[in-house]
Amino acid sequence: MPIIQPVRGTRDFYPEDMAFRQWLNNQIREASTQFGYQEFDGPFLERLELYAAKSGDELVKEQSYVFPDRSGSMIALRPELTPSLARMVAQRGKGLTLPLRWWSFGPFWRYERKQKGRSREFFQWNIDLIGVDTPEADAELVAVAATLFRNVGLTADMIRIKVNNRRLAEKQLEKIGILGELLPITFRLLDRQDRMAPDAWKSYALESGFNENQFAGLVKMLEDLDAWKSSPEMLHFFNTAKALGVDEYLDYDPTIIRGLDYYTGTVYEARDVKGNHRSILGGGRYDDLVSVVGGNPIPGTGFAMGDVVFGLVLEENGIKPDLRVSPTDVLITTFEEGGESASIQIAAEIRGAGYRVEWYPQPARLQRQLKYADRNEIPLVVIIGPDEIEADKVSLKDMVSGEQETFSRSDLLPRIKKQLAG
RNA sequence: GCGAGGGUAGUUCAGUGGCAGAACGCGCGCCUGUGGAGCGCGAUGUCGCGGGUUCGAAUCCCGUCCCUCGCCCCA
Repeated sequence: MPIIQPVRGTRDFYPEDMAFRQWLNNQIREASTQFGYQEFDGPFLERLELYAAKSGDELVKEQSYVFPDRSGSMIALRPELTPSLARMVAQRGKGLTLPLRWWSFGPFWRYERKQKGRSREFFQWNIDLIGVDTPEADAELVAVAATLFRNVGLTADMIRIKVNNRRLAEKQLEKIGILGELLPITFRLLDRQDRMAPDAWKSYALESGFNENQFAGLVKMLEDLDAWKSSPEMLHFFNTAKALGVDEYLDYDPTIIRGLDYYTGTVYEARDVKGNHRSILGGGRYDDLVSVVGGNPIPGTGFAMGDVVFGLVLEENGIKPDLRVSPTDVLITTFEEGGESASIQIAAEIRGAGYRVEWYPQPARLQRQLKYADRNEIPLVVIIGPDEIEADKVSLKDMVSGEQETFSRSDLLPRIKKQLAG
């Protein structure tokens, strides 16, 4: 019988993959809670209308998993968290004590073609600060991201957070006569600038409705890497980032705009410096979102980071952690001739003292049992075979040093305690 | 939705008309109760699936399914 195919774009988490996911979850929890953020989560299923509100046409119409439930309502597997967050905030309304610092790590789905760093089912870290409209709040979020990077060993020469501001960009564009209907086209154009050859980019601009003057103005605007200094908002942002000690990770980049429609102010994206430059994390300020889902207007700022690209970046930089899969502290060997009950008893005794203990679940040659312990990186093995049982003794082998000692069975627990304490 | 490359052992892949292979992994032995390193031996396959051409097909042709990469979009 052939193996039934998994659903396209889903991922299997074998123990080694699960170990990484759990490690990442722990790192994210650590960085988030260092800044006082509280963990929350939304449902995995939402009504489609929730996303229709503001997520952007592409994400809703092309990339959501949508299906009717038994009552005929159109349901989406959540493609992002921010609309659920906005809904949750709007529902509680004035019952909430602002500001809110909330974070989450969970699964999301997008119906798109699988490729490197992109699957249809992925995990995402979301973190938001709701109820504050200052650039200092934006800077804090960036600092949380930088803290995670630092904690896992991603330095500023491996990864950068590129920052821009939509209000600043709109003001700059207005000066060179780009406004109204040309604005979304320009945002799309800016977004593609680093992915296209200069000539192709120019033809694309002219085809999109730019005239030569506007294009020349745009090129000139992009060359001005000090433009942020004309924006009080950006000045505050960068000053705060410096005070938070994370400015080494930050660059002003006038081409960063972000695709989602709900961003209003500061926007940013983290990218790896040498690799494929795929976006690792993206976010910014959204001051109208809560009102869009029907609540009173509350400002917010936050970002999302996917697990897949993050893992790839760690790997490419040679800093993906080598994680142990087995939780076991001690393996108890098992031999025939009535030895099984002795093994099980010893396992229970050591487990009762608070250690993680497994017994080899069937009689087998010692060679095989030691190999099993070796492959699973189990640090201690208790050998209890016919020789030991007859003499009322046990042997304890340290798998790291290779040293082994035989002693009275009543000494076993203290010896294990001593070994595992070191 | 568009474009490119693939599918052969558990894994990564070589084989482009004539006996289905290598490396790693796995098993066994050297070592009768001692893992990792070394050496030796060994097992493992619907060559994605269906059809066609041929004396003969993993190899050529047609169809089909699946995977990967890129574009689009985005975490």
